[in-house]
Amino acid sequence: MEIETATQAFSALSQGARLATLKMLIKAGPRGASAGEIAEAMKTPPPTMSFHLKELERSGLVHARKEGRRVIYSADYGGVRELIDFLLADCCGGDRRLCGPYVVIKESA
Amino acid sequence: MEIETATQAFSALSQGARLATLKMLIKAGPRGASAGEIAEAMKTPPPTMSFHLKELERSGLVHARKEGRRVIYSADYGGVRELIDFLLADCCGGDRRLCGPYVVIKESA
DNA sequence: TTGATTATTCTATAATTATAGAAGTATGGA
DNA sequence: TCCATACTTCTATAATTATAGAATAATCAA
Repeated sequence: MEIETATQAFSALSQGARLATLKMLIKAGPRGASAGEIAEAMKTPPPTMSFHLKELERSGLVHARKEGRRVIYSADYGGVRELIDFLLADCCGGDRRLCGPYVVIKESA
Repeated sequence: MEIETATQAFSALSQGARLATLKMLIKAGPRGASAGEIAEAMKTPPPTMSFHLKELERSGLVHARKEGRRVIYSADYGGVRELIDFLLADCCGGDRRLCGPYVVIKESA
């Protein structure tokens, strides 16, 4: 993962509403939630939430799909995992003081 | 980890110079590096670097100690690990789609 | 003590990000 | 075709963050 991609993702998570949104969407699973549901859950006006959702999407952490007249957002598991991988591998370089409690099982290619 | 602590840490990592600094300090190990060495390595003027280092320290990702007239910064392994834990546990809730490739070995209490 | 070194704080300015009302764009139903 | 719904984009403003020179503080060495 490029360092610029990583900073962009961290930037997306540096805001309470966005971090809470990602958490909510991970809990929601692949079914996701509509922009309106999210805005209501976050007690945030639609235009503000739309801004935040776009930020999360731009960072590759969530995915948007259109269903009728609503836009359904769901967590982008690949993107989130890439970020975790970046922290554990690229950034921390597999340092045992950091990765010690985690065992990385390489998936068969 | 409080959500506010997490957003603060993500904010610290949302800036290229700071993310690169943390990476450098993790590589450097417990010996760390002085503010001047870091500023030079990052090709950043001392006041700007000082600002960034303070930000990293405030977020609990690095630690500062004074040695003579220089200030030595080193990675705060505990802080970094807490952030990784937050992503894997608090945020992702141990979701297998995210944590799948990692096995968390609980340390004996 | 004087001067050089190392780093931080002060300050001002530039740049970016957040907020949310108003306006605009689909979509679906009566 | 109209109207309501569901969002997004436009726009303006507020708030925060980044940058770096100038000034200041602390340490060491001659």
